[in-house]
Amino acid sequence: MLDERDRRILDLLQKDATLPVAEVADQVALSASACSRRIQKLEEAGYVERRIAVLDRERIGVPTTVFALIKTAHHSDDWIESFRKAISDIGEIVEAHRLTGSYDYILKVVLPRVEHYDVVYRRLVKRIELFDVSAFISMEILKSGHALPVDYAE
Amino acid sequence: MLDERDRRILDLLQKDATLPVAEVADQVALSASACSRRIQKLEEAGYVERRIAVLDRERIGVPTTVFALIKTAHHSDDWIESFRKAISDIGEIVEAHRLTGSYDYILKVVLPRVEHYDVVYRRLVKRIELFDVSAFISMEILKSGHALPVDYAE
DNA sequence: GATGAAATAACCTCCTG
DNA sequence: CAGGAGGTTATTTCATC
Repeated sequence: MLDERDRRILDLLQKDATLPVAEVADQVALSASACSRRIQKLEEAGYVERRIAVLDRERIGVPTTVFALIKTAHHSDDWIESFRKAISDIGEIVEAHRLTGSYDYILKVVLPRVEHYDVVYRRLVKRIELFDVSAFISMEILKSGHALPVDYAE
Repeated sequence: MLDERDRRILDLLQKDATLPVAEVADQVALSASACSRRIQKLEEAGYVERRIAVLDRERIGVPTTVFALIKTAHHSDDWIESFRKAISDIGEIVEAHRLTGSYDYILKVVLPRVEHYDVVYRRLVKRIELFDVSAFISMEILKSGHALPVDYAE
C-alpha cells in the first residue's frame, strides 16, 4: 500500500512537521499538489497519529531523566486500578510500561534535578504499595528519538 | 518570565500542534493576535524545540516495545565511539541513555514483533562487545507521554 | 509593555488545462 | 503534473489601555 515516497514523506514529517508541502514535494521529487494529496491520504489512513510541539527539556525546567524499575507483589484489579490512576495523575511520569520478566513496570520520570526524584517517589508510594523500586539516573541521552523507523510500514 | 497563560499555551501545543491559533487563543482567553505573538515569543525563546508528526506505531509496523538494559566491561573511548555509532545506525533503537547504577545503558527498541528483537540484538553485538544485556518486553503501554509537565517552566 | 481589531501576507487546496 | 484562483489561517500594523 505504501511506496518508498510515502515512507520518505512520513519520515520527513516525523522529523519536522513545519516543512511546507512544497519542500516535502521537492525532496520526494513530486509536485506540490501530488504531495499534498499523498499526505492527506496518509493522514486519513491513520499513519499520522497526531502533530505535536516538542518542548525543550532544559527550557521547560525538567532536564533530568530517571528510569524507575518496579516490582510489586500486588496484582489485584483494585491495586492495578490505583496504580494506573497514580501514573496518570503524576505529571513527572511521562512514560510507563507493564513488563515481562523480573520487573513488573518501568517508568520514565522527568525532573528539575535528581533530588526531586524523592518527591515523586513519595507521592507514588503514598498512594500504592510497591515491593521494590530501583532508580536508574540518566547521565546522558545518546538518542532521544521521537522518530520511528519507517522501513516496516506498509 | 512565563505566566500561567504561556504554560497553558505550551501545554496545548505539546498535545496538539494542529490547533488553530484562534482556538488556543480562546482557551487562554486572549485574542488571536496576542496569542500568535506569545507563541512566537515562546518559540524564539526556545521553549519549543520543534514540531513533529507522531506516527502510529501499529500502522507504521512497529507495535512492539522492548527495553534493553546493558552492562559492559568496556569504557574506552574507542568502545564508546563504536557504541554510539551503532545506536545511531540502528533505527529500531529509538531511545538510549547512559545510566548510573548497576546498568550502564538503557535502550528503548521498537519492533514489528517480539521475535524481531533477536535481529536487533545480533546486529548490535556484531558491532560491539557487551557484558550483559537484559531484555524487558513491554506488555502494555500505560502512559506514552510525549508530554512534559509544564509546571516547572519559567 | 501588552492587548484587540482590522489589514496584510502566506499557505493550502481545489479546479482547470 | 503544472499553474492559478479562491478560501482559510496566521501575522503584522496600528491605535488604545
